[in-house]
Amino acid sequence: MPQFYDTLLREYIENPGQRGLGLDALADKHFDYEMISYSDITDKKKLGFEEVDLKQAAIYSWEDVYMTKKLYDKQKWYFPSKIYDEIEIPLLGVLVDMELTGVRIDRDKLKWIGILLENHIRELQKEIYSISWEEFNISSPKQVGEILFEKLNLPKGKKTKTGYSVNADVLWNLAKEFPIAQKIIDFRHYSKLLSTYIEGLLDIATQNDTVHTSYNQAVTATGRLSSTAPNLQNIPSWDGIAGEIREAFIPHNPKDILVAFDYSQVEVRLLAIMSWDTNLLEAFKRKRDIHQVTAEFIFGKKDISGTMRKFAKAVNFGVIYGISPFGLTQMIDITQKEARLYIDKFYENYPKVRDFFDTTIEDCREKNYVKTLFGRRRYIGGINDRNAIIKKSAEREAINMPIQGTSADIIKIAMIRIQKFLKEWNYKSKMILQVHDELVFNMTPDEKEVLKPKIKSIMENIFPDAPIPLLVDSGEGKNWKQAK
DNA sequence: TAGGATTGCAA
DNA sequence: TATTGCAATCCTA
Repeated sequence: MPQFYDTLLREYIENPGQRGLGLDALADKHFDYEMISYSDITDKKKLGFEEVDLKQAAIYSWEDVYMTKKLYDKQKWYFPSKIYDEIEIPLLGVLVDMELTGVRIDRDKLKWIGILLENHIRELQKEIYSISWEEFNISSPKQVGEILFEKLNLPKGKKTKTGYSVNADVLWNLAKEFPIAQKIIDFRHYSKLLSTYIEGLLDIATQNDTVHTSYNQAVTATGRLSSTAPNLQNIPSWDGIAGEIREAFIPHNPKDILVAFDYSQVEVRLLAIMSWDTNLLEAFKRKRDIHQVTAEFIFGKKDISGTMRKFAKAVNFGVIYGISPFGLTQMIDITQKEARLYIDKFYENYPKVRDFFDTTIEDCREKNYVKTLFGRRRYIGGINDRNAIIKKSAEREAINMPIQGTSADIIKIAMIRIQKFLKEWNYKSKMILQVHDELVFNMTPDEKEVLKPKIKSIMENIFPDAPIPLLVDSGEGKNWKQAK
Protein backbone atom coordinates (compact mmCIF):
# COMPACT_ATOMS: atom_id res chain seq x y z
CA MET A 1 0.00 0.00 0.00
CA PRO A 2 1.26 3.47 -0.83
CA GLN A 3 1.58 5.94 1.99
CA PHE A 4 -1.03 8.19 0.43
CA TYR A 5 -3.86 7.15 -1.80
CA ASP A 6 -6.89 8.92 -3.16
CA THR A 7 -9.61 7.01 -4.95
CA LEU A 8 -11.19 10.19 -6.25
CA LEU A 9 -7.99 11.51 -7.81
CA ARG A 10 -7.11 8.13 -9.28
CA GLU A 11 -10.52 7.88 -10.89
CA TYR A 12 -10.24 11.46 -12.18
CA ILE A 13 -6.97 10.63 -13.91
CA GLU A 14 -8.59 7.58 -15.46
CA ASN A 15 -11.42 9.65 -16.88
CA PRO A 16 -11.37 13.39 -16.23
CA GLY A 17 -14.55 15.31 -16.75
CA GLN A 18 -16.54 12.37 -15.45
CA ARG A 19 -19.16 13.47 -12.94
CA GLY A 20 -19.56 11.80 -9.57
CA LEU A 21 -16.10 10.81 -8.39
CA GLY A 22 -17.08 10.76 -4.72
CA LEU A 23 -17.07 7.58 -2.71
CA ASP A 24 -20.85 7.11 -2.96
CA ALA A 25 -20.83 7.40 -6.73
CA LEU A 26 -17.78 5.15 -7.14
CA ALA A 27 -19.21 2.45 -4.86
CA ASP A 28 -22.37 2.49 -6.91
CA LYS A 29 -20.52 2.50 -10.21
CA HIS A 30 -17.92 -0.17 -9.45
CA PHE A 31 -19.77 -2.45 -7.04
CA ASP A 32 -23.39 -1.52 -7.55
CA TYR A 33 -23.44 -0.74 -3.85
CA GLU A 34 -25.77 1.88 -2.36
CA MET A 35 -24.04 3.76 0.45
CA ILE A 36 -25.98 4.95 3.48
CA SER A 37 -26.48 8.70 3.29
CA TYR A 38 -25.78 11.01 6.19
CA SER A 39 -29.43 11.89 6.49
CA ASP A 40 -30.20 8.20 7.11
CA ILE A 41 -28.39 8.29 10.44
CA THR A 42 -29.56 11.67 11.66
CA ASP A 43 -33.30 11.77 11.93
CA LYS A 44 -33.90 14.96 13.86
CA LYS A 45 -37.60 14.27 14.27
CA LYS A 46 -37.13 10.90 15.89
CA LEU A 47 -33.90 11.62 17.73
CA GLY A 48 -32.90 14.71 19.64
CA PHE A 49 -30.70 17.44 18.20
CA GLU A 50 -27.26 16.14 17.25
CA GLU A 51 -28.07 12.61 18.23
CA VAL A 52 -27.57 9.72 15.87
CA ASP A 53 -28.63 6.13 15.50
CA LEU A 54 -25.42 4.51 16.72
CA LYS A 55 -25.89 1.26 14.90
CA GLN A 56 -26.50 3.03 11.63
CA ALA A 57 -23.60 5.37 12.33
CA ALA A 58 -21.30 2.40 12.79
CA ILE A 59 -22.32 0.98 9.44
CA TYR A 60 -21.97 4.40 7.88
CA SER A 61 -18.39 4.68 9.13
CA TRP A 62 -17.52 1.14 8.17
CA GLU A 63 -18.78 1.74 4.67
CA ASP A 64 -16.41 4.63 4.12
CA VAL A 65 -13.39 2.61 5.17
CA TYR A 66 -14.44 -0.62 3.50
CA MET A 67 -15.42 0.87 0.19
CA THR A 68 -12.26 2.94 0.02
CA LYS A 69 -10.17 -0.20 0.45
CA LYS A 70 -12.31 -2.10 -2.03
CA LEU A 71 -11.88 0.68 -4.57
CA TYR A 72 -8.15 0.73 -3.98
CA ASP A 73 -8.00 -3.02 -4.57
CA LYS A 74 -9.71 -2.50 -7.88
CA GLN A 75 -7.83 0.61 -8.96
CA LYS A 76 -4.42 -0.90 -8.21
CA TRP A 77 -4.87 -2.97 -11.36
CA TYR A 78 -5.26 0.18 -13.46
CA PHE A 79 -2.21 0.98 -15.57
CA PRO A 80 0.43 2.82 -13.56
CA SER A 81 -0.07 6.58 -13.94
CA LYS A 82 2.81 9.02 -13.76
CA ILE A 83 0.33 11.88 -13.82
CA TYR A 84 -1.33 10.50 -10.71
CA ASP A 85 1.88 9.50 -8.89
CA GLU A 86 4.11 12.38 -9.83
CA ILE A 87 1.70 15.27 -10.29
CA GLU A 88 -1.68 14.93 -8.61
CA ILE A 89 -0.63 13.25 -5.35
CA PRO A 90 2.34 15.59 -4.69
CA LEU A 91 0.19 18.57 -5.69
CA LEU A 92 -2.49 17.72 -3.16
CA GLY A 93 -0.38 18.90 -0.21
CA VAL A 94 0.67 22.03 -2.06
CA LEU A 95 -2.96 22.98 -2.59
CA VAL A 96 -3.75 22.33 1.07
CA ASP A 97 -1.00 24.76 2.07
CA MET A 98 -2.22 27.40 -0.35
CA GLU A 99 -5.82 27.10 0.78
CA LEU A 100 -4.87 27.33 4.46
CA THR A 101 -2.61 30.32 3.89
CA GLY A 102 -5.25 32.22 1.98
CA VAL A 103 -5.06 35.71 0.55
CA ARG A 104 -5.46 38.91 2.51
CA ILE A 105 -7.93 41.49 1.27
CA ASP A 106 -8.26 45.19 2.01
CA ARG A 107 -11.75 45.35 3.44
CA ASP A 108 -11.90 49.17 3.50
CA LYS A 109 -10.80 49.40 -0.09
CA LEU A 110 -13.48 46.94 -1.18
CA LYS A 111 -16.13 48.77 0.80
CA TRP A 112 -15.09 52.05 -0.76
CA ILE A 113 -15.29 50.61 -4.27
CA GLY A 114 -18.67 49.17 -3.30
CA ILE A 115 -20.04 52.58 -2.36
CA LEU A 116 -18.79 54.01 -5.62
CA LEU A 117 -20.50 51.19 -7.53
CA GLU A 118 -23.74 51.65 -5.63
CA ASN A 119 -23.79 55.31 -6.62
CA HIS A 120 -23.19 54.51 -10.27
CA ILE A 121 -25.87 51.82 -10.21
CA ARG A 122 -28.44 54.08 -8.56
CA GLU A 123 -27.80 56.85 -11.07
CA LEU A 124 -28.01 54.50 -14.06
CA GLN A 125 -31.20 52.95 -12.73
CA LYS A 126 -32.82 56.37 -12.52
CA GLU A 127 -31.76 57.24 -16.05
CA ILE A 128 -32.97 53.91 -17.44
CA TYR A 129 -36.37 54.31 -15.77
CA SER A 130 -36.74 57.82 -17.13
CA ILE A 131 -36.10 56.60 -20.68
CA SER A 132 -38.45 53.61 -20.37
CA TRP A 133 -41.14 55.58 -18.54
CA GLU A 134 -41.48 52.63 -16.22
CA GLU A 135 -39.76 50.97 -13.30
CA PHE A 136 -38.73 47.38 -13.89
CA ASN A 137 -36.12 44.88 -12.81
CA ILE A 138 -33.07 45.68 -14.94
CA SER A 139 -31.44 42.48 -13.70
CA SER A 140 -34.16 40.42 -15.33
CA PRO A 141 -33.34 39.54 -18.95
CA LYS A 142 -37.01 38.79 -19.48
CA GLN A 143 -38.16 42.23 -18.35
CA VAL A 144 -35.35 43.98 -20.21
CA GLY A 145 -36.47 42.21 -23.37
CA GLU A 146 -40.07 43.24 -22.88
CA ILE A 147 -39.15 46.88 -22.29
CA LEU A 148 -36.73 47.16 -25.19
CA PHE A 149 -38.51 45.14 -27.85
CA GLU A 150 -42.18 45.41 -26.96
CA LYS A 151 -42.63 48.73 -25.22
CA LEU A 152 -39.88 50.75 -26.93
CA ASN A 153 -39.97 48.72 -30.17
CA LEU A 154 -36.23 48.65 -30.63
CA PRO A 155 -34.96 46.45 -33.47
CA LYS A 156 -34.82 42.85 -32.28
CA GLY A 157 -31.57 40.91 -32.27
CA LYS A 158 -30.99 37.23 -31.66
CA LYS A 159 -33.38 35.05 -29.72
CA THR A 160 -32.78 32.58 -26.93
CA LYS A 161 -34.88 29.49 -26.31
CA THR A 162 -37.01 31.42 -23.85
CA GLY A 163 -37.32 34.81 -25.53
CA TYR A 164 -35.34 37.78 -26.75
CA SER A 165 -31.60 37.74 -26.29
CA VAL A 166 -30.47 40.81 -24.38
CA ASN A 167 -26.82 39.99 -23.82
CA ALA A 168 -23.99 42.50 -24.16
CA ASP A 169 -23.60 41.74 -27.88
CA VAL A 170 -27.20 42.59 -28.64
CA LEU A 171 -27.17 45.69 -26.45
CA TRP A 172 -23.89 46.80 -27.96
CA ASN A 173 -25.46 46.81 -31.42
CA LEU A 174 -28.26 49.04 -30.14
CA ALA A 175 -26.09 51.30 -28.03
CA LYS A 176 -25.07 53.76 -30.74
CA GLU A 177 -28.61 54.65 -31.62
CA PHE A 178 -30.36 54.07 -28.31
CA PRO A 179 -28.71 55.40 -25.14
CA ILE A 180 -30.80 53.10 -22.93
CA ALA A 181 -28.87 50.10 -24.26
CA GLN A 182 -25.54 51.55 -23.20
CA LYS A 183 -26.95 52.38 -19.81
CA ILE A 184 -28.14 48.81 -19.33
CA ILE A 185 -24.70 47.55 -20.31
CA ASP A 186 -23.13 49.83 -17.70
CA PHE A 187 -25.74 48.89 -15.11
CA ARG A 188 -24.98 45.21 -15.64
CA HIS A 189 -21.25 45.80 -15.50
CA TYR A 190 -21.37 47.64 -12.20
CA SER A 191 -23.94 45.24 -10.73
CA LYS A 192 -21.73 42.32 -11.63
CA LEU A 193 -18.74 43.88 -9.92
CA LEU A 194 -20.74 44.78 -6.84
CA SER A 195 -22.53 41.52 -6.22
CA THR A 196 -19.91 39.03 -7.31
CA TYR A 197 -16.65 40.70 -6.42
CA ILE A 198 -17.36 43.23 -3.69
CA GLU A 199 -20.20 41.72 -1.69
CA GLY A 200 -19.16 38.19 -2.60
CA LEU A 201 -15.63 38.66 -1.30
CA LEU A 202 -16.58 40.66 1.78
CA ASP A 203 -19.15 38.03 2.76
CA ILE A 204 -16.69 35.20 2.53
CA ALA A 205 -13.60 36.85 4.08
CA THR A 206 -12.65 35.77 7.59
CA GLN A 207 -12.31 38.09 10.56
CA ASN A 208 -8.63 38.50 9.73
CA ASP A 209 -9.63 39.76 6.30
CA THR A 210 -8.44 36.64 4.55
CA VAL A 211 -10.11 34.63 1.81
CA HIS A 212 -9.45 30.90 1.58
CA THR A 213 -10.44 29.55 -1.80
CA SER A 214 -10.96 25.85 -2.47
CA TYR A 215 -9.01 24.45 -5.36
CA ASN A 216 -10.85 21.59 -6.98
CA GLN A 217 -8.34 19.12 -8.34
CA ALA A 218 -10.78 16.80 -10.04
CA VAL A 219 -13.39 18.71 -12.02
CA THR A 220 -11.96 19.95 -15.29
CA ALA A 221 -11.83 17.84 -18.41
CA THR A 222 -8.38 19.12 -19.34
CA GLY A 223 -6.43 18.88 -16.09
CA ARG A 224 -6.72 22.46 -15.00
CA LEU A 225 -7.57 23.36 -11.44
CA SER A 226 -10.74 25.19 -10.64
CA SER A 227 -11.40 27.54 -7.74
CA THR A 228 -14.53 28.04 -5.67
CA ALA A 229 -15.85 29.86 -2.62
CA PRO A 230 -14.53 32.29 -3.70
CA ASN A 231 -13.45 31.70 -7.27
CA LEU A 232 -10.13 33.57 -7.35
CA GLN A 233 -9.48 32.60 -10.95
CA ASN A 234 -11.93 35.07 -12.44
CA ILE A 235 -11.19 38.28 -10.57
CA PRO A 236 -11.50 41.18 -13.05
CA SER A 237 -8.29 42.54 -14.52
CA TRP A 238 -7.29 45.97 -15.67
CA ASP A 239 -9.83 48.44 -16.93
CA GLY A 240 -11.66 51.06 -14.90
CA ILE A 241 -13.20 50.39 -11.55
CA ALA A 242 -12.91 46.66 -12.22
CA GLY A 243 -9.15 46.96 -12.14
CA GLU A 244 -9.26 48.45 -8.70
CA ILE A 245 -10.60 45.22 -7.26
CA ARG A 246 -7.20 43.62 -7.72
CA GLU A 247 -5.73 46.44 -5.67
CA ALA A 248 -7.67 45.06 -2.72
CA PHE A 249 -5.67 41.81 -2.77
CA ILE A 250 -2.75 42.58 -0.48
CA PRO A 251 0.08 40.83 1.42
CA HIS A 252 -0.57 39.25 4.81
CA ASN A 253 1.92 41.59 6.46
CA PRO A 254 2.30 45.28 5.57
CA LYS A 255 6.03 44.74 5.13
CA ASP A 256 5.51 41.95 2.63
CA ILE A 257 4.95 42.23 -1.11
CA LEU A 258 3.02 40.24 -3.67
CA VAL A 259 4.98 38.81 -6.55
CA ALA A 260 3.26 37.42 -9.62
CA PHE A 261 4.80 35.13 -12.25
CA ASP A 262 3.03 34.30 -15.46
CA TYR A 263 3.88 32.12 -18.41
CA SER A 264 4.06 34.29 -21.49
CA GLN A 265 1.75 33.08 -24.29
CA VAL A 266 2.15 29.57 -23.01
CA GLU A 267 -0.55 28.01 -25.16
CA VAL A 268 0.75 29.41 -28.44
CA ARG A 269 4.26 28.32 -27.44
CA LEU A 270 2.96 24.86 -26.70
CA LEU A 271 1.26 24.80 -30.08
CA ALA A 272 4.68 25.46 -31.61
CA ILE A 273 6.37 22.82 -29.47
CA MET A 274 3.75 20.15 -30.04
CA SER A 275 3.25 20.73 -33.75
CA TRP A 276 6.96 21.29 -34.52
CA ASP A 277 5.91 23.99 -36.96
CA THR A 278 9.07 25.63 -38.31
CA ASN A 279 7.71 29.13 -38.72
CA LEU A 280 6.05 29.17 -35.34
CA LEU A 281 9.16 27.81 -33.61
CA GLU A 282 11.36 30.25 -35.51
CA ALA A 283 9.24 33.20 -34.41
CA PHE A 284 9.68 32.26 -30.77
CA LYS A 285 13.38 31.47 -31.22
CA ARG A 286 13.88 34.98 -32.52
CA LYS A 287 11.89 36.36 -29.60
CA ARG A 288 9.41 37.93 -31.97
CA ASP A 289 6.01 39.26 -30.94
CA ILE A 290 3.91 36.30 -32.08
CA HIS A 291 0.79 38.30 -32.87
CA GLN A 292 2.86 40.66 -34.99
CA VAL A 293 4.39 37.72 -36.84
CA THR A 294 0.99 36.16 -37.56
CA ALA A 295 -0.29 39.57 -38.68
CA GLU A 296 2.61 39.90 -41.13
CA PHE A 297 1.72 36.51 -42.59
CA ILE A 298 -1.98 37.20 -42.81
CA PHE A 299 -1.70 40.66 -44.31
CA GLY A 300 1.44 39.97 -46.35
CA LYS A 301 3.35 43.03 -45.22
CA LYS A 302 5.58 44.29 -42.45
CA ASP A 303 3.64 47.45 -41.72
CA ILE A 304 1.10 46.26 -39.14
CA SER A 305 -1.48 48.54 -37.52
CA GLY A 306 -2.90 48.07 -34.06
CA THR A 307 -6.12 46.70 -35.50
CA MET A 308 -4.32 44.24 -37.68
CA ARG A 309 -2.35 42.94 -34.72
CA LYS A 310 -5.58 42.61 -32.75
CA PHE A 311 -7.08 40.53 -35.55
CA ALA A 312 -4.01 38.31 -35.68
CA LYS A 313 -4.16 37.84 -31.93
CA ALA A 314 -7.76 36.68 -32.21
CA VAL A 315 -6.70 34.22 -34.89
CA ASN A 316 -3.81 32.89 -32.83
CA PHE A 317 -6.06 32.23 -29.87
CA GLY A 318 -9.00 31.13 -31.96
CA VAL A 319 -7.02 28.41 -33.69
CA ILE A 320 -6.25 26.83 -30.33
CA TYR A 321 -9.99 26.58 -29.71
CA GLY A 322 -10.76 25.23 -33.17
CA ILE A 323 -12.51 28.40 -34.30
CA SER A 324 -14.58 28.65 -37.49
CA PRO A 325 -14.79 31.66 -39.82
CA PHE A 326 -18.20 32.45 -38.38
CA GLY A 327 -16.85 32.26 -34.85
CA LEU A 328 -14.07 34.68 -35.74
CA THR A 329 -16.59 37.23 -37.04
CA GLN A 330 -18.26 37.12 -33.63
CA MET A 331 -14.99 38.11 -32.01
CA ILE A 332 -13.75 40.79 -34.35
CA ASP A 333 -15.43 43.14 -36.77
CA ILE A 334 -14.76 41.46 -40.12
CA THR A 335 -16.77 39.63 -42.76
CA GLN A 336 -16.95 35.87 -42.90
CA LYS A 337 -15.01 35.96 -46.14
CA GLU A 338 -12.19 37.86 -44.49
CA ALA A 339 -12.31 35.50 -41.53
CA ARG A 340 -11.93 32.50 -43.79
CA LEU A 341 -8.98 34.16 -45.49
CA TYR A 342 -7.24 34.92 -42.18
CA ILE A 343 -7.66 31.36 -40.92
CA ASP A 344 -6.49 29.92 -44.24
CA LYS A 345 -3.46 32.22 -44.16
CA PHE A 346 -2.67 31.06 -40.65
CA TYR A 347 -2.59 27.40 -41.66
CA GLU A 348 -0.81 28.20 -44.90
CA ASN A 349 2.04 29.77 -43.02
CA TYR A 350 2.04 27.37 -40.09
CA PRO A 351 1.37 24.17 -42.06
CA LYS A 352 2.52 21.78 -39.35
CA VAL A 353 -0.19 23.12 -37.08
CA ARG A 354 -2.83 21.80 -39.42
CA ASP A 355 -1.02 18.46 -39.61
CA PHE A 356 -0.86 18.33 -35.84
CA PHE A 357 -4.58 18.97 -35.49
CA ASP A 358 -5.41 16.43 -38.22
CA THR A 359 -3.27 13.79 -36.55
CA THR A 360 -4.71 14.57 -33.15
CA ILE A 361 -8.27 14.16 -34.42
CA GLU A 362 -7.42 11.02 -36.39
CA ASP A 363 -5.78 9.54 -33.31
CA CYS A 364 -8.77 10.44 -31.23
CA ARG A 365 -11.18 8.78 -33.63
CA GLU A 366 -9.21 5.57 -33.25
CA LYS A 367 -8.56 5.57 -29.51
CA ASN A 368 -11.39 7.80 -28.29
CA TYR A 369 -8.95 9.83 -26.26
CA VAL A 370 -6.38 12.58 -26.65
CA LYS A 371 -3.44 13.29 -24.37
CA THR A 372 -1.03 15.94 -23.19
CA LEU A 373 2.74 15.93 -23.63
CA PHE A 374 2.95 14.45 -20.14
CA GLY A 375 0.44 11.70 -20.85
CA ARG A 376 -2.69 13.05 -19.22
CA ARG A 377 -5.69 11.63 -21.09
CA ARG A 378 -9.16 12.88 -21.87
CA TYR A 379 -11.73 10.63 -23.43
CA ILE A 380 -13.79 12.48 -26.01
CA GLY A 381 -17.34 11.32 -26.59
CA GLY A 382 -18.88 12.09 -29.94
CA ILE A 383 -15.69 12.13 -31.99
CA ASN A 384 -17.19 9.47 -34.28
CA ASP A 385 -20.75 10.71 -34.03
CA ARG A 386 -22.81 10.79 -37.24
CA ASN A 387 -24.25 14.16 -36.21
CA ALA A 388 -21.91 16.76 -37.71
CA ILE A 389 -22.57 19.33 -34.98
CA ILE A 390 -21.67 16.90 -32.20
CA LYS A 391 -18.67 15.65 -34.12
CA LYS A 392 -17.35 19.15 -34.82
CA SER A 393 -17.75 20.04 -31.19
CA ALA A 394 -15.85 16.89 -30.18
CA GLU A 395 -13.09 17.81 -32.62
CA ARG A 396 -12.66 21.20 -30.99
CA GLU A 397 -12.40 19.54 -27.61
CA ALA A 398 -9.83 17.13 -29.04
CA ILE A 399 -7.77 19.97 -30.49
CA ASN A 400 -7.84 22.09 -27.39
CA MET A 401 -7.24 19.54 -24.65
CA PRO A 402 -3.64 18.58 -25.45
CA ILE A 403 -2.66 22.25 -25.38
CA GLN A 404 -4.69 23.45 -22.42
CA GLY A 405 -3.89 20.22 -20.58
CA THR A 406 -0.13 20.40 -21.20
CA SER A 407 -0.16 23.94 -19.88
CA ALA A 408 -1.95 22.65 -16.77
CA ASP A 409 0.59 19.84 -16.34
CA ILE A 410 3.45 22.31 -16.59
CA ILE A 411 2.24 24.74 -13.96
CA LYS A 412 1.31 21.89 -11.61
CA ILE A 413 4.84 20.48 -11.85
CA ALA A 414 6.22 23.97 -11.26
CA MET A 415 4.05 24.39 -8.18
CA ILE A 416 5.30 21.11 -6.70
CA ARG A 417 8.94 22.00 -7.30
CA ILE A 418 8.58 25.53 -5.99
CA GLN A 419 6.80 24.43 -2.84
CA LYS A 420 9.43 21.75 -2.24
CA PHE A 421 12.15 24.34 -2.59
CA LEU A 422 10.47 26.84 -0.27
CA LYS A 423 9.94 24.21 2.42
CA GLU A 424 13.36 22.62 2.10
CA TRP A 425 15.09 25.90 2.84
CA ASN A 426 12.55 27.24 5.30
CA TYR A 427 11.56 30.28 3.31
CA LYS A 428 8.82 32.36 4.88
CA SER A 429 7.36 33.40 1.55
CA LYS A 430 4.27 31.52 0.48
CA MET A 431 2.57 30.53 -2.74
CA ILE A 432 -0.97 31.88 -2.44
CA LEU A 433 -2.65 31.81 -5.85
CA GLN A 434 -2.77 29.85 -9.09
CA VAL A 435 -4.64 31.29 -12.06
CA HIS A 436 -3.98 28.75 -14.83
CA ASP A 437 -0.79 30.31 -16.18
CA GLU A 438 0.06 32.53 -13.25
CA LEU A 439 1.37 32.01 -9.70
CA VAL A 440 1.21 34.66 -7.00
CA PHE A 441 3.38 34.70 -3.89
CA ASN A 442 3.26 36.51 -0.58
CA MET A 443 6.94 37.39 -0.26
CA THR A 444 8.99 38.82 2.53
CA PRO A 445 11.27 41.55 1.16
CA ASP A 446 14.49 39.90 2.38
CA GLU A 447 13.75 36.78 0.34
CA LYS A 448 12.89 38.60 -2.86
CA GLU A 449 16.34 38.78 -4.40
CA VAL A 450 16.85 35.03 -4.18
CA LEU A 451 13.31 33.82 -4.80
CA LYS A 452 12.39 35.90 -7.84
CA PRO A 453 15.04 34.43 -10.13
CA LYS A 454 14.73 31.00 -8.54
CA ILE A 455 10.99 30.69 -9.07
CA LYS A 456 11.26 32.05 -12.59
CA SER A 457 13.94 29.51 -13.36
CA ILE A 458 11.94 26.59 -11.95
CA MET A 459 8.91 27.62 -14.00
CA GLU A 460 10.86 28.09 -17.21
CA ASN A 461 12.69 24.79 -16.97
CA ILE A 462 9.91 22.27 -16.73
CA PHE A 463 11.14 20.64 -19.92
CA PRO A 464 14.77 21.47 -20.51
CA ASP A 465 14.83 19.68 -23.87
CA ALA A 466 12.03 21.70 -25.49
CA PRO A 467 12.92 23.23 -28.88
CA ILE A 468 12.04 26.69 -27.57
CA PRO A 469 12.12 27.95 -24.00
CA LEU A 470 9.10 28.74 -21.91
CA LEU A 471 9.14 32.36 -20.86
CA VAL A 472 7.97 33.70 -17.52
CA ASP A 473 7.26 37.34 -16.78
CA SER A 474 7.14 38.61 -13.23
CA GLY A 475 6.15 41.68 -11.32
CA GLU A 476 5.90 42.83 -7.74
CA GLY A 477 3.94 45.32 -5.72
CA LYS A 478 1.90 46.13 -2.66
CA ASN A 479 -1.15 44.53 -4.25
CA TRP A 480 -2.12 42.07 -6.96
CA LYS A 481 -2.69 44.75 -9.57
CA GLN A 482 0.77 46.22 -9.12
CA ALA A 483 2.29 42.75 -9.19
CA LYS A 484 0.76 42.08 -12.59
C1' DT B 1 -36.48 25.16 -2.38
C1' DA B 2 -34.21 23.06 -6.44
C1' DG B 3 -32.52 23.65 -10.73
C1' DG B 4 -32.55 25.45 -15.58
C1' DA B 5 -31.57 29.58 -18.19
C1' DT B 6 -29.15 33.76 -18.93
C1' DT B 7 -25.43 36.55 -18.29
C1' DG B 8 -20.62 37.72 -17.61
C1' DC B 9 -15.97 37.37 -15.21
C1' DA B 10 -11.12 34.91 -15.87
C1' DA B 11 -7.12 32.13 -18.48
C1' DT C 1 -20.77 28.10 -35.37
C1' DA C 2 -13.97 29.19 -30.04
C1' DT C 3 -11.85 25.89 -25.05
C1' DT C 4 -12.00 25.48 -19.80
C1' DG C 5 -14.27 27.01 -15.52
C1' DC C 6 -17.72 29.58 -11.26
C1' DA C 7 -21.38 32.34 -9.65
C1' DA C 8 -25.15 35.87 -9.30
C1' DT C 9 -29.74 36.50 -10.58
C1' DC C 10 -34.23 35.48 -12.25
C1' DC C 11 -37.94 32.51 -12.53
C1' DT C 12 -40.48 28.24 -13.07
C1' DA C 13 -41.62 23.74 -11.28
